[in-house]
Amino acid sequence: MLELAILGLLETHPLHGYEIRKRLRDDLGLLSNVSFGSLYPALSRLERQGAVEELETLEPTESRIPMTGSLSGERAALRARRTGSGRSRRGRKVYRITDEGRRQFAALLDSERNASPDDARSFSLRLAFARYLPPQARLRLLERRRAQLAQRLSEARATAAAKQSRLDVYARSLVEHATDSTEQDISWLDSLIDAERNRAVNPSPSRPSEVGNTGHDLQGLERQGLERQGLEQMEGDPL
Amino acid sequence: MLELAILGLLETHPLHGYEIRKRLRDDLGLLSNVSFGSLYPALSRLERQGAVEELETLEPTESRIPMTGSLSGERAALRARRTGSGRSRRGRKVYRITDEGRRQFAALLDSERNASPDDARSFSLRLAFARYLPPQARLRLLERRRAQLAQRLSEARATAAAKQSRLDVYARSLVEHATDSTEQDISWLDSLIDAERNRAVNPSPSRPSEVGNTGHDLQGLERQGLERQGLEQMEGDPL
DNA sequence: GTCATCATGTAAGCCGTTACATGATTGC
DNA sequence: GCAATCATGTAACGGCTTACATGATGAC
Repeated sequence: MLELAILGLLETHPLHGYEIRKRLRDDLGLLSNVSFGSLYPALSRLERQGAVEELETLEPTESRIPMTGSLSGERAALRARRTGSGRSRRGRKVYRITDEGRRQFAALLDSERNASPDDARSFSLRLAFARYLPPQARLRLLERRRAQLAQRLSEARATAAAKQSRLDVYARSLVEHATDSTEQDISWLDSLIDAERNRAVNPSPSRPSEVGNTGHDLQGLERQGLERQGLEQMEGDPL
Repeated sequence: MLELAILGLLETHPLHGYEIRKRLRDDLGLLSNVSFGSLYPALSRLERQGAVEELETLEPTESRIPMTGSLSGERAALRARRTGSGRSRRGRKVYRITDEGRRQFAALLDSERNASPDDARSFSLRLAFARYLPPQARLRLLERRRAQLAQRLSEARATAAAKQSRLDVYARSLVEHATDSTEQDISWLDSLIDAERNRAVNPSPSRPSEVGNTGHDLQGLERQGLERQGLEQMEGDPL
């Protein structure tokens, strides 16, 4: 779960732990507030497995170090790196995904294999990285989730009568709200499925205004991400 | 969490483990499919703590044993109990909440103390048992949840611009759907809060057609629950 | 006579948390 | 110089899952 999220974020561009947490929280709203107590060990694990590696910042491409939002913080990090020999002082450890990591990511993302507890979180995470799935797998992901919700809904309706008698106002309202939410989730999924089918028939040409477009290409997207990252830094950092 | 759910269900009437799981799944849709590997140990723990006790079925009030839905199963259980000395053969263990258990339940239910990770699940569970809360605490529960969601929403909106540029179609759709859902949750909460305030001003008289009514009284409600349980059994079981 | 369902339990392990410890840098 | 934020890590523990083991009963 966590590893999938980490690898997914690193697909786009190298990041350090603190930043990964931030992206998860602020951008995706997923796994909100993953604790460092699980994040850092996960990164070490991934490094040991050879799925990620520490980025060497000695190369002239220093401008690729991702922004943190705090400009001055950036400057400090760079200074620290320049001063010490490589990375002596306690500084950020920027990780980059490896080919092995990409392999693992693809395997984790493919819900075919690990069809395990395909709960809401798992689905959301996979959807967030759906651009890295081949179109058919993406469609299957959506349809499987739809089927799940639909089944849960019909089961809920089947036992509705029995429940009603046992539940008080509060529990009843809770159950009804849950049902409503599920219905909305389903129609949202329907719209996504629809869009996906249209895309299959009439694939959109790459428009540079849209990040990720239809994206069936890992390498290309990753590079695109890095370039965008570089640009942002140029814009924001007067250094 | 689990203990709160167990105690909450036992407040109404004695149950055995298998049935508790069923109620959680079918009635509330909460903690869906709690595994027995956590349910039974939790029951043992609660028994050791004196929060629940095994119900002796030797007394003439055998009719209070709750239904399982399978009528024949009921009969079998009764037979097993009658045959052996007390409960020799491997049969169901029906638990009843104790006074100590009620104390614990009240403490757990009051989110004032354990304001910990007041996530969606925790809130849903508490709301499901909201009838056991005094009116003010009930209102606070709803308002606190509302405030939480509202804050999350405003934070999401504050960083909306930055996100947009980083997210692709899928992640964007996910985030937007999450926002919509949160908005709906909030307006649902608003309606509950409204109803709650009206109830405070104009308390509804006890109508027997409604389970739990406004319920500020634990003992009374519990007894009501037992009576209802008895009735259901009369209706359904030809024995 | 065997399959599905009901029913209870144990053991191993995963995945995460909280709490703690450390330290750099920035802004006031 | 002090608080806030950035940044990384360790240790202990918690709660729940999976897999396994056992057995009764009813339906076909």
